[in-house]
This record gives sequence, C-alpha cells and structure tokens, in this order.
Amino acid sequence: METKHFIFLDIDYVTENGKPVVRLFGSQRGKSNGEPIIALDKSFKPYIYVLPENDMESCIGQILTLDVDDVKKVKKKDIGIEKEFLEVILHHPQDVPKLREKILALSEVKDIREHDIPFYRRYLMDKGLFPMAEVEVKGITKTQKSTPSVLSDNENLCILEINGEVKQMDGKIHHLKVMSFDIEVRNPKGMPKSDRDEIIMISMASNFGLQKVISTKESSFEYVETVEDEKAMINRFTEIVNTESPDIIVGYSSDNFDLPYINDRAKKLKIPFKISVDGSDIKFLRRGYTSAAVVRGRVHVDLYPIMRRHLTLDRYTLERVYEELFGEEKDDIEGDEIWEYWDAGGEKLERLFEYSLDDAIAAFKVAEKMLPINRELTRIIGQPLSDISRMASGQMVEWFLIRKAYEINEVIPNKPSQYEYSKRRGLTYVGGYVKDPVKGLHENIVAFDFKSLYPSIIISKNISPDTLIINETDEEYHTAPEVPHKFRKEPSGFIPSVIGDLLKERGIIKKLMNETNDPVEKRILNVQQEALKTLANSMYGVYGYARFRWYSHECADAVTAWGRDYIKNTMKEAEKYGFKAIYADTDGFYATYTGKIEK
DNA sequence: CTCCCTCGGGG
DNA sequence: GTGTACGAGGGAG
Repeated sequence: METKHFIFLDIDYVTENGKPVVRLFGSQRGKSNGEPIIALDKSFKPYIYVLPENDMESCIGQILTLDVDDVKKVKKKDIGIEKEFLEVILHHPQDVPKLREKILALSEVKDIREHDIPFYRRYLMDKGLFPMAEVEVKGITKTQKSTPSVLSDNENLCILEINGEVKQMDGKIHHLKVMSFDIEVRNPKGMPKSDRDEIIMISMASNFGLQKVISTKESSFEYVETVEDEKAMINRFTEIVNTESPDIIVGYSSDNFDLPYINDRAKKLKIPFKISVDGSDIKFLRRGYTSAAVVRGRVHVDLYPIMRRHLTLDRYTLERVYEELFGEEKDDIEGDEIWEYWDAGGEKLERLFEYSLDDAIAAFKVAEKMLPINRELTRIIGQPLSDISRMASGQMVEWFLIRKAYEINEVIPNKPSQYEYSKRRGLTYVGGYVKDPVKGLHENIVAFDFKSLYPSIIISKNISPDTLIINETDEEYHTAPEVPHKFRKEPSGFIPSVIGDLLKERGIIKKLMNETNDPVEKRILNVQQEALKTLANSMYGVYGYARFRWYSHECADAVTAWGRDYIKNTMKEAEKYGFKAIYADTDGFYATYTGKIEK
C-alpha cells in the first residue's frame, strides 16, 4: 500500500461494471511534485433520505420491494426537530432519478430528501474534503491497462486505487501552475464560424515561463513558433498542455468560444483534441444559461463569468475589465479587422502577433488577480473551483449552507418544485425603506449607513426557519415590527449561527492580518477575509430568493420590517441632533446638517 | 405601469 | 448526469 499526497483539484465519477467510481484529480506533492494523479474510490454509494408516514417497519418493507442496495434507520434533525429517517442506499447515482418518484409514491413514505445532490458533491461532504487543499490517500498504484476508467497514455500520470481513508490535510496555500490561452480566427465574413473560418493563432501565457504564440505564419518575434498548418497548430497546443501539465487553465469566454472553437476545428480536420488528464474529450455542459467546458483533471476557469460577478460595469470585454483592474489601456484590434492584419502581412501582421500575445497576457494577469479569492471561496464552500468559478453568489451561499447543515446533522431542505417556485414568486413582500430624494443642491451632506444591516438583524433577532414561532409558546421571543412574526431568543437558529460564525471568523482573520508584518502572510489573510465578506454579504437574500432551499417568506418579511424600523428610527434620532434626511435607501441615508456646526 | 424578448462574452 | 438553474434593460402595448 502506498501513501500519496496531492493538491486536490477536481472530482467526478465514472461507471465501471455498472458501479460508480469516484475519481479525485490532483497535482502530486513530494518526490513526484507537480505530476498529475487520479485517485479512484470504488467504495462510495449513493443514498437518499426517506421520511416514513407513520410505521417505520412497514415503510422499510415497502422500500425493499424496489431494487435498492440497503435501508438503514438514522436520526436527523429537520428544521431543528429530531426525527427518525430511513437512509435508502442505491446501487448507482442514476438510480436516484429513476427510483425517487417510485419511492415517494409508496403509501408508507411521507417525503424524500437529499435526492438532488450531485454524487460528487455528496462525496465531498461525506468525506469532509475541500478542493484546492492538500489531501492524503492510501491505496494501491495501478497500471493504465488495468484501469478502464482512465484512457490516458500520459506516462507521468499516477493512478491509485484508494483502499484506505482519504484525509484532508492542512489549509496551506500551495503554488499551482497557471496557464492562460487565447485564439485568433480569420473571419472576413462577420462573426467567426467554425465550419468555415480557420484558427490562425493560439497564444499562451503562464506563471512557469511559458509565453508564446503558435501560428502558421512566420514572425521576427522570438515568441512566435511557426508550424506547417492549422492541424499542426492544434496538435502543438495539445502537446504543450500535456507536457507542461498546468493545474489551472484560464481563458476569457473560453467556455463559449475558444474551447468549443478549437474542438470544432479539430473535428473538422479529423484530429483529436485531448487536453484532459484522463485522455477524455472536453465535455461541454449546458445548464440553462450557464455553460461550462470541462477539462478533466485540470481546472478550466473561464474568467468572463467571474468578472461579471465581481465588477459592475456597462461592458465586460477583456479590454474593459483589464482597464478597470489595472488602470491602464490595452491595445485593441477590432474583431472584424483581424483578417486584414493577417492577410496584409509585414508590419500589420507583426502587430497582430503582439495583440494576440497581449490578450493571453492580459487574461493571465486577470487570472492572477482573481484566482486567489476564487480558490479561497472554493476552500470555504467546499465545492470544486470549476463549479465555484461559474456559480452565482446565491448558489454559493446555498452550497455553503448545505455543507454546514450536513456538519450539524440537519437534513437538507428540498429545492422548490416548479409549483412551489411560482407560488413563492407570486408572493409580494415589502422591501427596504426608500425615501425619495429631496430635490435641489444640498450642502453639508452627512452619510449614515449600517454595516451589513440584514445579516446583523438576522443574528440579533435570531431570524431563522427553526426559531420561527408557529404555535403559542411561553419561551422568550423577539417580535417583528409591522409583521406578525415572532422568533425564539434561544437557542441560536441555524442561519443566524452560520452567519455569526462567518463574521466571527472574519474578525479573527482581520485581527491576525493586522498583527502580522509578513507581507505574504498579510496578503493571504486579506484574501481570506475578503472571501468571508463576499459570502456574508450574499447571505442577505437567503430568505427572499424564491429558488432557495432555505426560503422563508416569514423570515424575509421580518428581516426587511426590522430593517425599515431601524433606518426610520435612526433618521428620527438624527433629527434630534439637527440632521435632516434628504434621501434614504434600505440600509443608509443622506442628511444635511441644519443646526450649528461646532468646531 | 406590465409583459415579453433579447442579449451578454468571443473574432 | 442525484440533469433542463440568470437578470438587466429595452420596446411594445
């Protein structure tokens, strides 16, 4: 048996002989530093929870008539109340959607839970694993021949079958190889079409010395590598990725443009395009609006969705984003003029080479700026970076809470059904207090605002679905203004305690940050506290977002009611000291000072 | 005002 | 793939 240490980069599962095999992808540490590893776990099985109607035994009997692996009794809390559930273990993750309706239809089954948790996410939670950190696995090294779940012919690839524990190691930040790439296309007839317009350049930049442009034309620039044709260009790019083996590959709009485009061209030219560690094709996932190009074993990060989330801009072109982040303009060539620069040759072609490399460098610099916070969010939320980088903030909050719920043995609420969702959408509730601005030019303006008003209210009033008082009680409670909702003072509710922990943790990190004199340490701590802040600030919407598992109309109502109450009272209070509010919105207001200004 | 539709990034 | 998840902003009515 061997012990391996690696930086845990990505996870998925495949099916072997009808059984699920979880694959952990990583970058090795120790004597094979930087080389890729795939650790296989064949021992993990999918399960869902069943809440029995009344009789436990007859419910088990009914479930066992279906093709399930096993049924176990377990105690879980449901919105704070301990209940006995049945853990129904199934043979394969895909049995879950096949069997859950049948299970729910059984007369002795009241409800089913946790039937929509993707298998790899279930694995991460149950094993207590957090991507982007180091893990230790024990197992037996396999050859590629004996491992149908891996098709790669990469000689450096280590394949290990886990037969011991998977252990999460410390939370140190490790150096990872990051590479950016960008393609240029010759498209004289409008937008590029992959069945018609050839790729003319592929450029790369990295944190390991690689910086080049591959093209079919020659240049006096040293960084340009000239190859025979487009086929050779794609092959060379593939070769570079597989030999350099970057841990993270980034592009700008590479989910929807660069990677699909190279893939399409390769197909048209009848050549393989395989940059995954396991030798598989790139998987293009379309999930409603979001799409993702998945490169197995490396983390492919598209910076575009990250920038959309991180900045509020009118446009999100790479040029615009670059200017915003670095305060300097980037040289730009219009997309529909690229072919002219290419065809013209000479000076113009040289400028195109420069522009192409510049784009890859700009993407790399954006990545250097944005990856730390995303790696940190990954380590806090505990889902893969490839998911985190494409997640909306509400989704991050949800997955964060799902892990927290698991940690305290709370069963996770179901996602709302279509019916439930439209019902929630139909409900209106009063938002924050807004006072229309008093027209005119004002002097001596003072701004008042509450620091994270909603999270503070949630904590101080203990607003949570599990503290909401439904029946009469003699316990102590907080009464919301305007709306008829009451919340128990004790014990601390699930969501208030999670937000409280987040803010406490942030406080500790900020303190450490101020105490240290080591600039590297300071920077790392700063990213950590920023990530916690990002998450805490996204928490405000937990109760009002109709798609949310922890949605609660009563809680949302109470939060905003207290919010309005606080701001109105503060405005009134300020008036006593000679301030006159001229504009207010939700968590702050502007006032003019009408009294005497004392020096 | 509400309802419906488009569009984003990429060359 | 334990699938089918956006949201702002404009134009029409």
